[in-house]
Amino acid sequence: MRPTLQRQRSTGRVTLSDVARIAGVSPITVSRALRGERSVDPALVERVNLASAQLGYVPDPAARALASHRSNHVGILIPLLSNALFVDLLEAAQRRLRAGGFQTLIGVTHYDDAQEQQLLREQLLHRPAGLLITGLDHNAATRALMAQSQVPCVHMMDLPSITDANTPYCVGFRQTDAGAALTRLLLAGGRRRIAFAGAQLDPRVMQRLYGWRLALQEHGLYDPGLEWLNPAASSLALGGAMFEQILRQDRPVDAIFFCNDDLAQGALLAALRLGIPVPQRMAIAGFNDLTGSDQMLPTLTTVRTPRAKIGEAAATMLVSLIRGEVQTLPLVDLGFEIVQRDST
Amino acid sequence: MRPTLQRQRSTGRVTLSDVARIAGVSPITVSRALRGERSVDPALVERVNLASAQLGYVPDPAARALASHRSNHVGILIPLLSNALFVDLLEAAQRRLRAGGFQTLIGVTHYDDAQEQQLLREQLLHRPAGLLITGLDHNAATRALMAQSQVPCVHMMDLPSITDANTPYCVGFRQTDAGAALTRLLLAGGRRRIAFAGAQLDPRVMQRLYGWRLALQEHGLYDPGLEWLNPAASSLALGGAMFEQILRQDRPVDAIFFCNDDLAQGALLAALRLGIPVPQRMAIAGFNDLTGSDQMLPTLTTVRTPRAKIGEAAATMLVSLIRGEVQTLPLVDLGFEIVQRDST
DNA sequence: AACGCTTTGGATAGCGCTATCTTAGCTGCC
DNA sequence: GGCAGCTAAGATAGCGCTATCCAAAGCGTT
Repeated sequence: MRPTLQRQRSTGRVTLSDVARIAGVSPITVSRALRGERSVDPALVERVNLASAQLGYVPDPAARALASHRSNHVGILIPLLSNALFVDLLEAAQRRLRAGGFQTLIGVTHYDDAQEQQLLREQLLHRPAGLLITGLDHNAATRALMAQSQVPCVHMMDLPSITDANTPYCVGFRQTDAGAALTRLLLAGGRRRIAFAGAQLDPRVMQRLYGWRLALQEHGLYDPGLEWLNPAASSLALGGAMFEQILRQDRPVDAIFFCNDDLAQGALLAALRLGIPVPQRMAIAGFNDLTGSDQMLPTLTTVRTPRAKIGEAAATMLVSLIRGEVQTLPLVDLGFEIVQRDST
Repeated sequence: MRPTLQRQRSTGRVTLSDVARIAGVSPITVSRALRGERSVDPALVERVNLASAQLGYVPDPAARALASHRSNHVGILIPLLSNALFVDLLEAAQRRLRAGGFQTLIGVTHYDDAQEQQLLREQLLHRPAGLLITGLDHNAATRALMAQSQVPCVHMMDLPSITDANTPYCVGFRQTDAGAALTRLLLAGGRRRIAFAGAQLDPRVMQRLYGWRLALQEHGLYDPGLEWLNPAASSLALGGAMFEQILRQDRPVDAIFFCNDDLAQGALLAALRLGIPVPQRMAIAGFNDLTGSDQMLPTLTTVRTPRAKIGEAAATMLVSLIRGEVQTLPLVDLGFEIVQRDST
């Protein structure tokens, strides 16, 4: 008498072969039925789904990755976790990716090219199904890694100024336009000496700076002495310090456009401390509409950026790229919204 | 004539066998030499390392995971990303894990048991080498999943009140003690009607509440009417609202202990708005020493919690658990520090 | 009826590692 | 000197999937 039972699997795991045996088909058919990779007789699909549910089968991601050279991971690269902006981006993207069946690998680059490259390299080892990356400014080595890997990639936050056949997939808004729009609001409010206070000096901050310059130049009010740039990380304390620094200079200023809300919040607190009336003597505006900006005294005028929407839309775009669905446009501009409050 | 060349690998990847061929040893010896899993002749290790470097060999994590039933992933579960507290924890832990060669899988539970369970299930599919999880309060199903998986696990932030043979690995501090210590500081400052304002109401907030109760009871000053609890998420806006609510009640209060700094910051801003002098008419204290607390007007008295240290120490402990190194103590208490500033 | 073409299921052969067993070589010991 | 008892290297056999090739069946065309 031949043994009727298969040798027990050593691991006790329910495998695809187990499902195949119960469903009375071959393992490869189970694989195809579950992935929908090729047309399979609906009756067979039904049987496979039944057997799979009955056994509580769950595919092993490592085995899939090994056999197919693609994992269900998606790598996300962001500059910082200490800026709420990126946290919102991340959380929205992750939610969407999880719904699509992807695990996210998060890398925090700290605005450092070498770290970014190293993180990307580590993520690529896992043969990710896709990549989400912040910004468009990456050094040659990083870009080469991405190109070489052939992994679909969507860039977040930034949009390229010119578009051609090689335009990468991007979801964001026009930072330059937002910077100009906020500056024009200050101009419309009668301000004439509008300073720009920037920290971190990443490419997006620089674009806001260009927008500010453009708007001032339109009115013949541009003066290089109005630019205050500090490469240190953005923070409330730095905002306060920059505010005091700008006050101390000889030629007076009647408004300050801070490149990020935390700087502006710090400036508002410093103004309270110093007894400088905002907006009467000095208008203050920020960028991003972060938590607390609507609670400050006075409440902060700022630009609301659609970061959660960007994270979600970028993830959605990436998922459809991974699935090979047709993309109509590689660029999605989600715009921005000026939020006028009491500080201007 | 026999073919002298091996059939080319279809994928073009440098594999362990390639290294073995160059080093003149068997593949399994390469595997052992690189992992240091068993004693291998130092001369062979040298040759293997040389060959490996020469070819630029990097092990494939998917193949490793499939063969060994363990990946180089570590799952981290935290309640929120919108609270800077957890971001600090996460970033410190991730840095340490990356240095140890682990990839982190981050799950955000939103304080929801069902989500936590689902996230854990998804992470366990990847057969993680270890788990870092926030808090000690998990429902039976979650605990069963963790136990069943046999994956080493370290809990962060909380310490159990009683310890026995089954004490889990924990790194944190005593929330109750911190709550009591801050309350005693307020008492020492002459405050007699000290309210506790709590949001979110997760187990750690409740422990701070118990600490506050204990300290007041010691002085016979406890009054249930001083407890203000709101299950909503902590935020500046909620802090302001709770502050106004507490002011509106009949029996006056001379101090408020907010369970988190963002609530306290919101209260300070509300006090400014309402013209209520802090600390003269009302002392205000927070918890966690978050960004901005030292910038407020007045600066905020709070409890500095060692969250980055906790993340790092928990990750370090987990790595040594994974490597099977002996643990002396399952509990690590990293303490806390009272930061007295101008708001009390 | 013979032919190509498409569709669908299955057999086969790995993906790139490691667990496990086996064997060769070396000690120590009576 | 022979044998247990050890160590270090290798052979073997998967881990649990999917890519790829193959064969059979169906179908329209001439």
